[in-house]
Amino acid sequence: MMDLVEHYDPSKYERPSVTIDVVVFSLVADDLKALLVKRKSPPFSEMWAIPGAFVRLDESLAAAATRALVEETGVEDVYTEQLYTFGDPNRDPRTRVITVAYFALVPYDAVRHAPGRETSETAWFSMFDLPPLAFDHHEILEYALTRLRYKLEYTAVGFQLLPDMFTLTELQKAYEIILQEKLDKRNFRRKILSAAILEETGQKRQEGEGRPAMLYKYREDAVAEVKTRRLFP
Amino acid sequence: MMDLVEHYDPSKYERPSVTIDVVVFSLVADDLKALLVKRKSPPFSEMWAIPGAFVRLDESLAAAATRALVEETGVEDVYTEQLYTFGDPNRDPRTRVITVAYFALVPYDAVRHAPGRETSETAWFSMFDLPPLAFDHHEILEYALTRLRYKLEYTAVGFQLLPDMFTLTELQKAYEIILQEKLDKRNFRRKILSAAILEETGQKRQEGEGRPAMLYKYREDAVAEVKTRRLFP
DNA sequence: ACAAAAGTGTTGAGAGTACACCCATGC
DNA sequence: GCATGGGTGTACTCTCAACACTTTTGT
Repeated sequence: MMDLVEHYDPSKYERPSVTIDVVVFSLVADDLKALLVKRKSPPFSEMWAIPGAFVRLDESLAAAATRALVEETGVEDVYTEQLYTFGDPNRDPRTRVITVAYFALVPYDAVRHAPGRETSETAWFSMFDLPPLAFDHHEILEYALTRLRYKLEYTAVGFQLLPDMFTLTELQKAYEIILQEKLDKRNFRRKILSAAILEETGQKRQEGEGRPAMLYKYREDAVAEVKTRRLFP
Repeated sequence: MMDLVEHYDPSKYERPSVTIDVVVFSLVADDLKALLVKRKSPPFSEMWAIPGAFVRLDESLAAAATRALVEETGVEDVYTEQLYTFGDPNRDPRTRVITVAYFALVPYDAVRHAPGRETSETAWFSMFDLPPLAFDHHEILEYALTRLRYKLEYTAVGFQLLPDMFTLTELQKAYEIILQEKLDKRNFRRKILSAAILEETGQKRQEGEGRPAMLYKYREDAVAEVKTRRLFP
């Protein structure tokens, strides 16, 4: 019993491997998609997996996540958040590997060289139609989706999936895709505008038919986390 | 760049130590307190710290957390939840140690042999008057408090800090202590009862002066997580 | 009978929800 | 001039928040 307490020399203990995995979400072709990589070596060779990396000894977890993200997508300065740590002893058949999962929201137009890198095959997959996945990555993706939906409801995070400028209809569509639920146009607009987190750019977009739409952008000075009314008590 | 990708042999990489730390919350003497242990060895010898343990190679993270909890408090079957993983390269001066933080809610009357164990000195500290702490444990405690307050507002988790049976006044006081905010008695009662997560036990408690209060208990079949109304959109 | 804590309802304000038509542009 | 998507207002309902007195018990 005594040897469990934390005071003791860490070097006495066998150490697990630690990785990060980054669930990269984007909106592609009116669908919520995650970026996956095809594994080139065992275990789970040729299966799709969430992009990840081993954590270097001199590197913070967030830095490792950013590194993997830049590596796979070429994007920097995107919304990234720690999700959960998965550490089942048998999640990797080789050895004990604990993974700290992150999720990132990237605007589709910002992703530069994925898919199509040489080192590993990458592709976008619909979150609602996933292939078989390596390790416990299916569980991680489902968890990430749950968290994204939650976050969408009480923080202003939806913009992170859109280009700098967007129309209200595009924003509404983003919400509808993620929540898988139809929203009322007038109520959506009133609510999102009264939250005072958007500003008009003055520019309009004309694309195809119909009346041109006002382009909005996210107000940098806005508080992203608006307090929700509490349920209890 | 290539050696960052996850496919490669984990044994090639230097491995960090991984620990769990468990923030144990309870309500003691009308105050929200956390259980801390006094360190007996360097680094931070003689400083207070969150109880924790190294993760064994054949043990899940949750199992390690439960083990540390039983070790320090003697309680089993209490509410435990993973909080966040802290992995700054310099958070432990000896070597790289990544810690997965958990928090636990325990009813004060359930804690058996803490404080007062022989192996290490343990004590309850008010969350609003903390001593200097080892490592980044102050940050972990503050994060745990923030999370607890959040959770309190959209899930029915407050009961976990109370005995099996409790009065509505006791429950209200628990909320007031944690949120550090006075609540209206009538509104509190209406709201908590309409959520249908409590049931009357039929028993009453008489303690000291005043009218005896109905004892309630948490309904096991109740859904703990009640959906809050969304803010966006 | 009085001190102490438990218990109980109503009203006004604000937010949420449901719902249908006119507007600007391209073809 | 018509097809296409953009943009707007109102009425009803429900939830929230504020507020004070009566009841039951022990002493």
